[in-house]
Amino acid sequence: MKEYNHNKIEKKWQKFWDSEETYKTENKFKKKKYYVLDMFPYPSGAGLHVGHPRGYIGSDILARIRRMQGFNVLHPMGYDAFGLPAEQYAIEHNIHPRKAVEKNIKTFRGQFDKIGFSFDWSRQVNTTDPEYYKWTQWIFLQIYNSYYDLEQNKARPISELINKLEKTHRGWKELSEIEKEKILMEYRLAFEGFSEVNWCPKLGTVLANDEIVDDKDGNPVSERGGYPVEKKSMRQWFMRITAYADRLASDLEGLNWPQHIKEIQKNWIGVSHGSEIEFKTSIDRNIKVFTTRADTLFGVTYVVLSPEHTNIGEFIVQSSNMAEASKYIREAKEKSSKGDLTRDDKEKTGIELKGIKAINPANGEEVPVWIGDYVLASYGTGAVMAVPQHDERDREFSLKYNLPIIDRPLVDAKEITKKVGGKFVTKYKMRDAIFARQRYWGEPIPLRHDKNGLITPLKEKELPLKLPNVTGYEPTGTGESPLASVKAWVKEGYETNTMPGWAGSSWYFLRYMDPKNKKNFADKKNLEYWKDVDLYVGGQEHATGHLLYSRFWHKFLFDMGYVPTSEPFKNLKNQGLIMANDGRKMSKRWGNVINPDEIVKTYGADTLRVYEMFMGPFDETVAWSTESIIGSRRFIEKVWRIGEKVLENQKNVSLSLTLPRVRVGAHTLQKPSSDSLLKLLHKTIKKVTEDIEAMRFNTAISAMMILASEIEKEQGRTLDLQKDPTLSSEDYKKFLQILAPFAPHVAEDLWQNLNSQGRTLGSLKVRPFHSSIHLSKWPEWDEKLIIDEEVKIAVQINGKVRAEIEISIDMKDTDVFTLVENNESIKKWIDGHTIIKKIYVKGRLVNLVIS
RNA sequence: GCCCAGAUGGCGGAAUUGGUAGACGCGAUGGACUCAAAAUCCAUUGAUGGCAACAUCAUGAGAGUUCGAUUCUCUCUCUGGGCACCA
Repeated sequence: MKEYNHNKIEKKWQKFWDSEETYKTENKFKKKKYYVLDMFPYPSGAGLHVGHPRGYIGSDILARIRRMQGFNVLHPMGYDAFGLPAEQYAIEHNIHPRKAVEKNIKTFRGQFDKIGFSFDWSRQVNTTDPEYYKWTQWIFLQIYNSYYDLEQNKARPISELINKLEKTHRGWKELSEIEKEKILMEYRLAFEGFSEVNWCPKLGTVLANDEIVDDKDGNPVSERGGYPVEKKSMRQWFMRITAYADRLASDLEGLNWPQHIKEIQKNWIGVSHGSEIEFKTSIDRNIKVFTTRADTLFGVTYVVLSPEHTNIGEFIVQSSNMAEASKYIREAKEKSSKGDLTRDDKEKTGIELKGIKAINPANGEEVPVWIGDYVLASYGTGAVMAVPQHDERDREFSLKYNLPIIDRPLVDAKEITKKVGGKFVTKYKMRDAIFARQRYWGEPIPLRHDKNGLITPLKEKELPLKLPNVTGYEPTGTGESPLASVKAWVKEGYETNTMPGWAGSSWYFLRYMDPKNKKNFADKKNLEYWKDVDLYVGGQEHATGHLLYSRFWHKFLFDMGYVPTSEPFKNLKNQGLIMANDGRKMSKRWGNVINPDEIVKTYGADTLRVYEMFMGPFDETVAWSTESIIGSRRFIEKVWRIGEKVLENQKNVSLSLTLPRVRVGAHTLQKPSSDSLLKLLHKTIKKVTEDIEAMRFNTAISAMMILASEIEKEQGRTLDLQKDPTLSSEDYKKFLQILAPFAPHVAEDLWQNLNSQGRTLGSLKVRPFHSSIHLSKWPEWDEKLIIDEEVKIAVQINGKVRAEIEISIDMKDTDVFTLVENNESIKKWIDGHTIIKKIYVKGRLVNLVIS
C-alpha cells in the first residue's frame, strides 16, 4: 500500500488543475449560472493567518458542488489594495506602495494556491490597477453627473435637471457658471462641501471617530500615539447616500442575509417617521422642530435649540442674556470633541434664552426657549420640543434646571400635526458619506479645478487619471494630500484628495463578470447573464461599511440602467472568526498567529480544509486548536487507506480476467454493495448535499466520517474472510465525489487512480488522463434506499424513557400500543396503574401517561 | 442605557416543525498488535449510587405552558456583537 504523502499529492493536482484550466469560467450564456463571491482581501504585509481561509474554504465548497451540479460557476478572487495600511507600510519600509502591494499580492497568491481553491485566476482584479480604477473613476463621474429625482424616486443625469431649471427658472440662463455650479452642487450625488474633521496636528492627519479615544483627563487623543485631536473644517467630497436611505432600508427585507446584519444596517440608517412642527416665537423667527411624538404636543414645557443650530445667532442677539449665551455656545462647541455627530455622553448642559418665548401651536401656551447640548444640529431640524413627561432626556434636563413637568392627555398624532399646520416627514440617522481622503494611495478623483474655482469633470477618454509618482508619501502636515505638493498635478488643476478605501470595493463584483473589458466596466451581455451574486461570503465587520456602500452604488447603477438588479448580493453568509488558542484574536502583537502554510506543510491542505469546516458552525466564532487537527488528518488517512484497498481489489479482479474491456472496467464485475452500507452511502449523499447547501459543513463532515468508518470496518471483515469487497468501486467513487469539495486533492488522486486503472490493458498503456473529479456529475441519492422499514422507537412512561422496541415503520398505532403494553420491561411499570393517555409519534416514540 | 445573538461533558460541538440529550471529533483510561516505539484497531469515558440489572440527577439560574422542553413564554446572571443623547 502506498503511503499517503499529502505534499506530493497536493502539488501534483494543483499543477494538473492549473494546466487543464479546470476552474476557468467561460461566459456560457445558455447554461444556468451560479456566482459565489468572497469579500476580496486587503493584501497586508502580514499575509494570511489561519483564520482568513475559513470563509474562502466555505465558499469554495459551494463553488465546487455547484460546478458538479452542472452550474456555470463564477468564483473569482482579487485584491482590494488601496488604503491607509499600504501607505503606512510604504512609509515605514521606504518602498513605493505599488511595490509593496505587488509583493504582498505575491505572498497572498502563494498562500491561496497552497490551499487548493477553485478560483478562476484569469479574472483576478486589483483595485490599484489603472485599468481597474479607470472604471472606479468612471462610475464616480456618473454619480457626480447625476442627481436624485424625488418624483421618479431614482437617480437621473444632472443634464435633465439643468433642462428643467432652464425651463422653470427664467433667471437660470443669466447666472454665471460659478453660481450655476453652486446650485447644482446642492443636487449632485457626489458633491463638494465642508465638514468638521478630527485633526491630529502631531500625526498630520485626519482621523475617523473610531481612531480617537479619551485620555485619562477625558480629552480626545489619537488611538495611535495618544496625541491631541482638535476639530478643523476641511474641504471634502461627499456621496449623497442619504438620498437612498429609504430604499436602502426598505429593500433589506427582500434580502436573504443574516438577520443581525440587516438589523445593524437598519439601525445605522435609522429611519424615523414623524412630524415637523413650527413654533412661533416672541421675536420674528419661527422654530421648526422634528418629533416622532406629535401626540405629546400638549405636554411641551420648553423648546431647545442645538448650540450649532443654523439660526442660533439670530436668537442670541435678541435675547436679554446675549453675552452669557454666546459664551455657552463657545464652550459647548469646545467640549464636543468628536464633532456634533457624536457628542460625548456627559451631563447635559444648557442655558435659557431669556426674553424669548415660543408659542405652542396646539394651545397657544408660551414656553421658554433654551439652548442645550443634548440636541444635535445635524439631525432633524436641530431643534426639539421638550416633553419631560414622556421623554427621559427632557425629564433629566428639566430636573437639573428646575423646569416644570406637566402631565397632559395624549392626542392623535396625525390629527394634531394637520391641525397645527405641520408636515409628516421621515428622518434618517445616516449621514452623507465623506468621499475624500487627504492621502496619496487612493484613486485620484477625476476632476479639475480652474483658477476661478470652476469644476470640470475629466472626459471619459482622459481616464484613467493615473496617480503620479511622488517623492514622499508622508502626510503634508497641513492636512492636504501629498498630491498637493506635486507641481505638475496642481498645475493641471487636478483634485488633490483621493477616494476613500471603499470606492474600489463598491463595484468589484461587477468587474469579475468581464474583467478585461476596455470599453465598459463590464459588457451588458455579461452583466445580464451573471446578474447578481448568488452567494456572498465575508466577515460581519463590513455591515455598515462595504455592504452598505456597495448597495448604494449598485442602486445608483441600476437607476441609470447600467446593471439589471437593484441589489447586488442576494444571499449573504458571515464566516465566524477563528480565535487563537488563548481566546484572543490572532494578531502579531500577541504572538499567537498561526500561518496556514505551516499547517499545510505538516498536515496537508485537505486536512486544513476539513478541519476548519469541522471545527464548528460556519458562522460562529471558534478557537483554533492545533491539537484537534489530528482528527481531520486521521479521517483523510482513513479515506486513503480505503481507497488503496479498493484499488488493490480492483487490480485483483482485473488480473483474473482474461480479456478485460477498457470501457467496462473491473469494478462493474464486482459484487454489489451490501445492503446496509449502500443504504448508509445514500443517506450520506443526501445529508452531505443538503448540509453543504445550508452551509452546515461540520455535520456534513461528521456524516462522512461515519460512512468512512463503516466502509473500513466492512472492508476489514470481508477481506479477511473472502477477499471480496462488498462496496463496489463505483459506490466508493460516489463517496469520493461528495468528499471532493472538502478535500479536493485526495479525492482527485484516488478518483484518477481508480479510473485510470481500468484503462490499462496488460502492457498496452492507455493514456492515463481522465477528466477531473471536480467536473464530474454530483451523485444522486436513491430516495427508496433511504427509507428505514424497521425502526427503533423509545417507550416512555410519563415522559421518561423506560424501554426501546423495534417496529415496522408503517405499523398502526393501536398495534404499537398492544406491543408496548405486552412488553416485559414495560409491564412492571404499568402494573397496578391505569393508563390515562397513549401517545405515538410515528417512528419516534410512544408515551404512556399513567396514574 | 438601548438593540441583537448566544450559554449543552475535561474540550470543540450534535440533536428535522417540542419527541430517546451528548452524534462526530479531540483528550483521557484500559487492552490487542510490536523486541520496542509510532501508526492502526477494540473497549470505556456527563454526574451520583450499585457487583450488576438498574435507578436518580443533569442542556447558565429560577419559574411557567405541555403527555413530553436544549427547543416555546416570562424573570434574572454571564459572554460576544452593534448603536451610543437621533427627539
